[in-house]
Amino acid sequence: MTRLPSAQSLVQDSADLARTLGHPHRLSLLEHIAQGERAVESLAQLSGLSVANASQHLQHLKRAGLVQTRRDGKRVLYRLGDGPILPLLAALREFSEQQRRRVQAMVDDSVYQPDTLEAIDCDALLQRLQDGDVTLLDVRTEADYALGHLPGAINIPFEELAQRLAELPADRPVVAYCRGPHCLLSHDTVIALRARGLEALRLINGYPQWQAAGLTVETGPAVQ
Amino acid sequence: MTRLPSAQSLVQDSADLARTLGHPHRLSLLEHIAQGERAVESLAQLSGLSVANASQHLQHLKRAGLVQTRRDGKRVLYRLGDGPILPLLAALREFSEQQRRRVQAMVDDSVYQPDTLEAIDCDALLQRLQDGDVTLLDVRTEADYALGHLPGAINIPFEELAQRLAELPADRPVVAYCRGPHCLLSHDTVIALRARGLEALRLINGYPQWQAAGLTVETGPAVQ
DNA sequence: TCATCATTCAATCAATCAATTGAATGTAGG
DNA sequence: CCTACATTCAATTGATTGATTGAATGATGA
Repeated sequence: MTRLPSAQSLVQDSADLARTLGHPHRLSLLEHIAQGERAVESLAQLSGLSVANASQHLQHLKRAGLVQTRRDGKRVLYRLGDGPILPLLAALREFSEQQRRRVQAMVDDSVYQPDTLEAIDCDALLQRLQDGDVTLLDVRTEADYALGHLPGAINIPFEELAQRLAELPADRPVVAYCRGPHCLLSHDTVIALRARGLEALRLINGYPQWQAAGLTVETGPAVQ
Repeated sequence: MTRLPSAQSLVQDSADLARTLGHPHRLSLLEHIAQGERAVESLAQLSGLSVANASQHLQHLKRAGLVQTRRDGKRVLYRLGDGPILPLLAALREFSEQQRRRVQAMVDDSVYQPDTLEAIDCDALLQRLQDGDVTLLDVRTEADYALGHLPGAINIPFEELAQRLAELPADRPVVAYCRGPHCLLSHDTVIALRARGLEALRLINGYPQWQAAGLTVETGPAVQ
């Protein structure tokens, strides 16, 4: 009849974990790491942080078991830790997004449609890819794309989308995807494409979720 | 091509949400609220907080949309908010638990078995209940039990378990359940029962998860 | 071995958060 | 209308947390 205190400390552990996730910089870092192994400087740059600051947050993530490290020459590479981290991030995003929709709906009453209608999940995408009736669009950076992407996806970073619209076939729907749970690039892409008369959907999960189940095509020997 | 800033603020929203969950008192309150509607004083008592302090944390939870309130006479009753909160709590617990197992495994090498083997999920429980070959045991407090419990469950609060072992049929397995994700009472129950020679399992999800899908038997008109 | 580079540590200051106390709000019942 | 009660607000204090700076570590390649 011992081990009662453990019940208390599981709450404590969960709270510690949540607190670790409770900082936008760490969340951002984590999301970039979810794309693949990254060095500290890359991560600092991607998240707009000083190297020292990034390092500090990364250690925090490491202490929580959310990331692991590996040394490669002079660099230290960070990767996601073991365990159900992606579902956790997804759950976090899921609730935030719904919460945001509710608030938005209060402000402008039915000005724009809920985006759920424009989203499909991994399974549905797989199906449509096999049928071959969609264009798959990766709106992440070239670096992310080079480190791995969904099979058959073409890469147009979101910033360049306006200038490079011609590269997208106009006769069939586009499915856009981005970094993952907290990235709204694919969402914005759908809005942009629809505004230009294209049929557009977004992958409700990002690249990491796909990676955790399906196929990837890789290039780029450069592990940055 | 507007709305780019939104991508940033979704990360911010998620971080705020995580930070809200990042305090053991709030997590504890939330878990008690997940059992059913509760008044402030009850919650303060259950979580071992002063009323003012509990109220403060509850407001924090309310601001995040995790709980909602309703006035009933002099009392203010708190209930869970809309949205996928249970999955979020489950994901949090899931990772923490796995993390803990990993650490534990490092300390004492294979001293005790991972508890996954002793756990079953809602569907499996439903199946076994229909077959009628298990005893269902609710180890929460009498108050929790009175406000709602799984069909056919008998209630023995964990503290009284040692004295009331005789109430459990010895000829068939016991499935124990407790408050939910962060509660290890059912886990401890399994260990206690097994130590006494009974066959014991635990429901991997607690009462709230069951409630969000299956049947409940209710008593107690007293909404405390 | 030494110079160089990427990363981490250590120390500081500013900012934020949590618990406590006592007062204020709002509802029910006389 | 006034009192009693549950809850919330406001203000104070002490404790944590985050960003910044500069120094220290650890690995590479001559």
